[in-house]
Amino acid sequence: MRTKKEAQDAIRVMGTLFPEAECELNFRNPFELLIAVVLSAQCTDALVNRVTKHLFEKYRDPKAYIAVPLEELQHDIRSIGLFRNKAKNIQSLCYTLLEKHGGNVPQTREELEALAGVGRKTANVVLSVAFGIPAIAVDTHVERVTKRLGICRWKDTVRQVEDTLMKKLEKETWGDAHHRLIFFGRYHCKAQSPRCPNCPLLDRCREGQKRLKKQTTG
DNA sequence: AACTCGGGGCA
DNA sequence: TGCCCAGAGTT
Repeated sequence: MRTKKEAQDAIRVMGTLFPEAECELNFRNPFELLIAVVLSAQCTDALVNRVTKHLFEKYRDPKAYIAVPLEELQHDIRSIGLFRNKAKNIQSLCYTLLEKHGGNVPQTREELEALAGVGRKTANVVLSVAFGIPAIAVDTHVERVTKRLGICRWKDTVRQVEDTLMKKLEKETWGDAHHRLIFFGRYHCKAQSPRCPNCPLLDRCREGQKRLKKQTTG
């Protein structure tokens, strides 16, 4: 396990690799963010933005999403994977918002996770980005990168990764850290073919050194 | 813990 | 072409 200082410095270095890391979801209010994050499961932000560009003009509030047949909403987001389930979830979610929250996005984790298609990661994104409530969203990239670098343990659950990052990083940097970990994981420390040879963190990455050794000997 | 959903991206 | 994936729900 790395110290706070080591963890913070490692994540700082990631920022030097992708200084223009600005690929975020497009949204104008908490409701649009919620929809965008639900749509983003298992696909890229760029793909989601391509769809929401038109989607958010046609559907401006929860009432709009449930005013059309399910098939129409499915058709409107069909270029995204899992679109059948996601369309169902969005209509169900909008019903819940109207019935239990006056058409607004709730601001507690319990209420958010009770919505269809909203899990812990999505809830954390909405809490932190839309409402400024401290939370760290751990996706597969964040989990993989922090474990490879030894910031977290291999056997840690998503929940434990969350707790570790909240303890080791200053609250004001959580947002930036999240983006840096995402980009570092997506484009550099990739799941199958991580670019270890020219990685600025190689000297302090046990996993990277292990992989290089295996590559040269095998 | 393991499976399913699924079109896009990428080798 | 075939594999993998910026999750969540179900069993």
